[in-house]
Amino acid sequence: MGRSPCCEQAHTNRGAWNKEEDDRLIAYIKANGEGCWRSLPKAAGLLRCGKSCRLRWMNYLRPDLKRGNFTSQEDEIIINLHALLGNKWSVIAAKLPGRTDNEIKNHWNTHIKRRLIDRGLDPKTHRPIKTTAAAVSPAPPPAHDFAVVSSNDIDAAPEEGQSSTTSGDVVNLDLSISLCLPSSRSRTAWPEVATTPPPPADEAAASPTTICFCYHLGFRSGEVCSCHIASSKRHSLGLYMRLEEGQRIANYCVDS
DNA sequence: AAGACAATCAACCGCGCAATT
DNA sequence: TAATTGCGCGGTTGATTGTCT
Repeated sequence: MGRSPCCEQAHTNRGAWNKEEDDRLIAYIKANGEGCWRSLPKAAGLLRCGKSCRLRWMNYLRPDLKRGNFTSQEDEIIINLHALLGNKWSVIAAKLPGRTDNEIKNHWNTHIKRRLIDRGLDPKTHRPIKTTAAAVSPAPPPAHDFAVVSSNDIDAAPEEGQSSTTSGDVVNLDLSISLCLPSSRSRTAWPEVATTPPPPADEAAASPTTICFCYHLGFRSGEVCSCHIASSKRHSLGLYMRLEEGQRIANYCVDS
C-alpha cells in the first residue's frame, strides 16, 4: 500500500516560520478554528504543508501555552509519569497544562535525562545504573514490571518543598495511580502491567489484575484509554510495582 | 577576537492507526 | 475487503545560541 506525501513538497516553504506566516495561521485559526489541517494552508494562504501548520500551532502559537523554564514541580511530575508510562510524551503533556509533548520531550532529553544519570539512575528504567558486572548479566526486567506494594510500605508524603526523588534511593510515585490497557487508538504497546485482555467493565472493577492509571492521572473516562470502569470502583484499586532491593516508595500525588 | 565545541529547541521525518472511500 | 487519506505520535535533525579556550 503506497502512501502519498502529505503535501506538494515542491511548492511549500520549509524551515523556520516568519512573523507573517505566524500571523496568517493565528488569524485563520481564530476565525475558523482548528479544522482540516490538510486544507488549512491553502485556505489560510500559507505555503506550508498541513502537518507543518499543525506543529507550529500546537507547539508554539497556541494561546494557552506556557512559556519559560520548567518548575521543579513540573520536573517531578514528568519524572514520575515517565517512570510509569515511558516515552508517552503526549500523555505526559496532557497532565501539564500549557506544555507541549515536544517541549517536554526536549526538556527530558536535555535536562532531566542527564540529571537522572548524575543521580546514578538509568533514565529508561529509573533504576540504579548497574556497574560492570551487570553488563554481562541478562537484561534487567522492563521498568513497568510491577509487583504488589503493600500500603505498609508507603512513606508519608514529602514535606512541602522537599523532593523525594532527589534523595536518590526513593521512588516517588502516586500510589493512587492504577493502570488499564491502552485504547485502541494508542500507537504502541503500553507498559506491560496487565497481561491479559481487559474483562468486561463490571468484572474488571473487581479484578486485581485490571487497574487503571488513566483515571487517577486525572484523565476522563475514555480520554486516553478504553477503560470505562465506574470511577467509584477505581478508587479501591492499588498500584502494582516492583521494587529494587533497598528502594522505598514515597507517596506523591500528581494531582495538586 | 575568533574558532571549537556543547547545549538547546523548533521543525522535520517516517510510521501506525482510524476513518473514509 | 482493500486502498487511500488525514491525523497524531515519537525519534531525529540541524540551525541558533552560549560557553570555553
